[in-house]
Amino acid sequence: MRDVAALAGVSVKTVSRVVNDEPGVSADVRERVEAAVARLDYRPNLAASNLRRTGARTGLVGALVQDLSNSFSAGLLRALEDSARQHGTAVLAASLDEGADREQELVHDLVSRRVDGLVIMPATARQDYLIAELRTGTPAVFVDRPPRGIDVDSVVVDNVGGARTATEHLLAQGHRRIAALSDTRTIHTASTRLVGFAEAYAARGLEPDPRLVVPDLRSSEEATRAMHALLELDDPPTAVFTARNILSSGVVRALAERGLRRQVALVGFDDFPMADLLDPPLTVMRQDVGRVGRAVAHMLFERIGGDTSAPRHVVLEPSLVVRGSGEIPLPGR
Amino acid sequence: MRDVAALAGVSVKTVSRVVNDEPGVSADVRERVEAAVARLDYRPNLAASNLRRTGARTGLVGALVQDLSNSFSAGLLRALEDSARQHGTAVLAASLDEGADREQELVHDLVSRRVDGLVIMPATARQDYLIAELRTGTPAVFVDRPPRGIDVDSVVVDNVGGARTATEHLLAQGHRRIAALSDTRTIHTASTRLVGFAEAYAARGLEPDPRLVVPDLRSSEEATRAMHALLELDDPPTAVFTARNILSSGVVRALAERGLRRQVALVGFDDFPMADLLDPPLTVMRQDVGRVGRAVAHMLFERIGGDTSAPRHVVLEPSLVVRGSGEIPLPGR
DNA sequence: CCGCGTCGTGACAACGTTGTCAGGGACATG
DNA sequence: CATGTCCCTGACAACGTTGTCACGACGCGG
Repeated sequence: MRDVAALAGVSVKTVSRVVNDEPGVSADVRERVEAAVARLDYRPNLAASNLRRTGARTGLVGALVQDLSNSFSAGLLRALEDSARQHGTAVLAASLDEGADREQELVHDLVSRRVDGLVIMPATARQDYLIAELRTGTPAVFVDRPPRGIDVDSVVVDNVGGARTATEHLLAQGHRRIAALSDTRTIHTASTRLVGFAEAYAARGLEPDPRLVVPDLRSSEEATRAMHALLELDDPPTAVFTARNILSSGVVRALAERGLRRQVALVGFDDFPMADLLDPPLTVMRQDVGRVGRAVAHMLFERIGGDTSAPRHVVLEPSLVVRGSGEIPLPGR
Repeated sequence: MRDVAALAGVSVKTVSRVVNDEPGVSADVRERVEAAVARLDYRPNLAASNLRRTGARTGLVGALVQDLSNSFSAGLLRALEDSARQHGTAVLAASLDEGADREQELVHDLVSRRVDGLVIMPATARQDYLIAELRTGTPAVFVDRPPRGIDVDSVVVDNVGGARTATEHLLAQGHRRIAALSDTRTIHTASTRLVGFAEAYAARGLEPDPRLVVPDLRSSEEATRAMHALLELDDPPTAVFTARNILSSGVVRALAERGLRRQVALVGFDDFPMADLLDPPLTVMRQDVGRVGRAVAHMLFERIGGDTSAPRHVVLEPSLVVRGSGEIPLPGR
């Protein structure tokens, strides 16, 4: 900046004025400065600028998601990115892989970087630690999982209702032995979806067979193994409810390996690309990631804009997408 | 920081020493400062710190990919993120959507933010504009598509060879009427893969039917429409080569709509999750995104570390993953 | 011709941090 | 006891920028 000023024969302050399009600079000077800027490839230092400007924004938001390469996280991030762009803001993205420690480290790091806001798909059981982190005034919005131990904005889908709908869909077709495969129970969405599963049975005065409920599956491979085990029971399930997209794929794989894809009904939570191209096409409870992402971005940027009203909790309804796999009838009917 | 110093009864410099774990602070003082830091929730201001430290890193790299929500971009980003974490670096991610203007804007923005390095999946035809941008010393690594008009590091897969292998795989089974569906020709990978397609024919002294070569398809839906049109020809293709994962899904959809999934052979470029669960499972040329991402990260961090040797261009070989869709025989054989 | 407002410009301080250097005390050495 | 060395600590300047204020030139009305 000093060099530019020297080359244009003006003071640094005047360069600053030109660069920031401030009024009160004669056309002649403005032109000289612009020429100097161009000639020297001058780039304003955003860090220094932010340092000086009182309470200026960094134009950065942090997004902590489960796994960038999972279609749910990736879709969410994409929607967030699109909204952020409209606010001249860039997105710092990181994967948590359900690591509670990583979540705390990353939040700490992002707050130190003075991000304008945080989007968190929490991996921790409780987020009390955030109280201290957010004291600086950084707003945060939770997504996919509600906050515990702290009251901040959140956008989640109705997991209980969604799981109930999915399960009821299978029950309505006569299935009574429905398996439920789910993620680690400490993950909120995993346990809530199992609640919905049980509720659907209860609504009909029935009870699920506890042997068919398999929680704590951490990968597609574990789901495949678990499904094989279930199919080897004396009284195997006639239908399956999977609580997450990677578990759905594991189950499809197990069914494929046994040639049972058209015999066992399946409804999965979470849609994913090409689910409609499977054979049979996969019936799913779809969360509209675009809508979730936009809702999150909307709330976040309102907060960044100065909204200090009470935290809001948005609950979106997932929708049943009927494609075929969930409509396989009970054998012998 | 001043407040911490006051509370601990020391100078700001001493606080700085404690915060940065510098030697030469008595245990007594260190303890007092740490207590004050904890009590006041003091966060060092990274921006100010970077400003003062001469030539310090921001611990930030920018990644400009085609589309965050596409499995190829997302997988790449994930691999980059994992490597970056080991270098204490966070990733700024953005989608280009093949927008040349967006690429230039974003590069400009990221350079102004003083990122330590850039990863670019270019959307522009030429990247001369980068010469000025990179004069500040920011290293860049290109991925998926080689640089034009500037010589910087790159990691690409052998697109010509991969397309040739895929096409030869179909030719070897007797197919002679193979359709080729591809992306916008200005995209390097799209045009190169068509070159490989033609080369495979040429190697056998044959020529592809130009009416079966359909470039400039920008979405899965366009691929579906194009495929329907091809199947309505008097002499329709007996096999298909698709140059990108979203085009593969479009073709599968068209085939499914006509009940031809087991009649028309298909080999796609780019693997994607659950390609093995389609019926028939999809035969693809797989690019190992993890390896690509790690190679990119490796080169980038060597540059950031001060490596000033001549730009390197890494070419990785994709591999044919035989699953079934590519092995459908020619009708009547 | 004087006083006053307006306009363009620059000097200076400050944002939060750290590199440099100097000062003062404790201790060892001659 | 004088001198030197080491250790701990703090004052100060500087990183690149912008907010504040003041200054001089100019034009206008009285």
